[in-house]
Amino acid sequence: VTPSSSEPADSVVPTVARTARVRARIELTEEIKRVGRRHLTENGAAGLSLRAVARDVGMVSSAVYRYFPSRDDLLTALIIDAYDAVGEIAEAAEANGRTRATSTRLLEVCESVRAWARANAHEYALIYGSPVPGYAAPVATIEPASRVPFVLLRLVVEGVERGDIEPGEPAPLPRALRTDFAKLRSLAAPAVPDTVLSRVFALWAQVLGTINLEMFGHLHNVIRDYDAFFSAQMRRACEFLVTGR
Amino acid sequence: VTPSSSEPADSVVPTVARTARVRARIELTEEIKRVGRRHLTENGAAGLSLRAVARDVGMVSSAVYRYFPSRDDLLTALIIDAYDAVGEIAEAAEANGRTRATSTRLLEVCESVRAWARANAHEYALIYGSPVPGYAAPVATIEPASRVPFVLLRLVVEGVERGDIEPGEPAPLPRALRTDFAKLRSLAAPAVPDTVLSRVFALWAQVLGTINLEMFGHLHNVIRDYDAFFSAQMRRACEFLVTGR
DNA sequence: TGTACATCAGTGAACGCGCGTTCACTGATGTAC
DNA sequence: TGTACATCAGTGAACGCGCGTTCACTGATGTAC
Repeated sequence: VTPSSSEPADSVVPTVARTARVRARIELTEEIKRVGRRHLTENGAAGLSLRAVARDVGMVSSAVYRYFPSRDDLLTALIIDAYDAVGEIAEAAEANGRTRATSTRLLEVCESVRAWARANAHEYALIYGSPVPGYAAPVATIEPASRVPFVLLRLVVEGVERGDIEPGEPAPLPRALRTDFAKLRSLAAPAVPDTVLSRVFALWAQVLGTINLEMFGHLHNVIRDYDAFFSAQMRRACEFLVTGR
Repeated sequence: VTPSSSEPADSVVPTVARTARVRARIELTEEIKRVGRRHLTENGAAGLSLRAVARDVGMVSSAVYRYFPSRDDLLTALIIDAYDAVGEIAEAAEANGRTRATSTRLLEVCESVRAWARANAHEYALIYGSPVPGYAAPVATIEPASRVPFVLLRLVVEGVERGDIEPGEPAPLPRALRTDFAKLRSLAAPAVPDTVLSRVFALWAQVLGTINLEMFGHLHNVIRDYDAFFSAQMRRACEFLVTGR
């Protein structure tokens, strides 16, 4: 086994030489993010503090600047990680049920998103709750942010191909909207009619809306069994997406 | 015109005597909230600071404590005001269209909520975004928080009475959920079947979900005409609530 | 394999800032006789 | 109507705290010859 076997052949610097310091760096970067994530839970995004994180990692606060050039960069890293985490979970759910019906597969994706949200409430709030004031999300967050919606779109594209999804009766749409849908179609949803695209947005909005209602306390004293509630609501929503009624 | 004409007859203390100081108090309380609301816009709920508010009101920071016993009490007041503001707007929309079809009236309520949300983004985030970390909403917020959902429920109750709303095919629901729905029915939605209650939650979730998608930036570079998008989505959602398909 | 130099991680002190809340006080406004 | 007292609004200083970020530094790790 040559040391360069897992590296591109044109890599000049040998991997072994890099390891010791580089490895420590990678591990500490992870450790900082891990602690940051924990602090998010307790204080929310606005309360995320480099000094507090440094303290918990066991470093002096200025040392963290070797890893993240500013507080906002740490926040960005946590946001990207969160998007990637739900994205991965949703993609796993997508891969799971290749043989099942489209509406079942959609339902499983919705459930997986909710399960992740409940297990990582703070990170969920970070990416799908109110934006952090004074923080502007950089472009690097766009791609990870689109992973879950793309899962839904792929399932729908497949469903349309298989004839699993009924287009339903088209309603007249304003031109601007038809253009947006056309762009989306050419980008990620070939052959999916406007009616169905509209229903995908409806489903996605309802997923996030229902999770928000539940997690942000708006169902207190109204619904007791959140699991049953979410499942029932989503079952119907996915059915609607597929059948158009 | 006697001074007591606008007061209950059994009010012992004459109203005139109260005015000077009491009026100043009322006005300053309002002024503090007004400034607080403005600060919310710039710094978000977590960044709302009594000191900064005091500065802008033109008081020394400790003086604010004559009006609000703590920062969290100011926050609570702002939250209640926000709920009351959307509540009022939704109720106005409800009152507007007495003669129109149920789905039209529902649509108008949805549009009114979104209009308020766009005009008061920070307050919207305060009540429907992620909860403020370390802040627990007191019971006094519950009633104002329920005003908008109750508007939707009233419209639906009326729609059912008039035969405007089709129950659709009942799906089997877990017992816990049927109990929750039954409680809600006996409280605020007589004669509204489970199928329709479920659709009310679906609509409400979709309203908030769609507004969140729009306002928290998740539709960037995907949808350009947010007005058209929201209207189209909600038109379909309200139709679904009414017809069940 | 050994040495001289360069790179990098982490330290500790400091700057300048803002926060919530308390407290003893002054002076204005309201009340009772 | 006038006076003595009570209530209340607002002041200014203080307590104790935490924050992000910079900077000159020490000492360990890595590199080139």
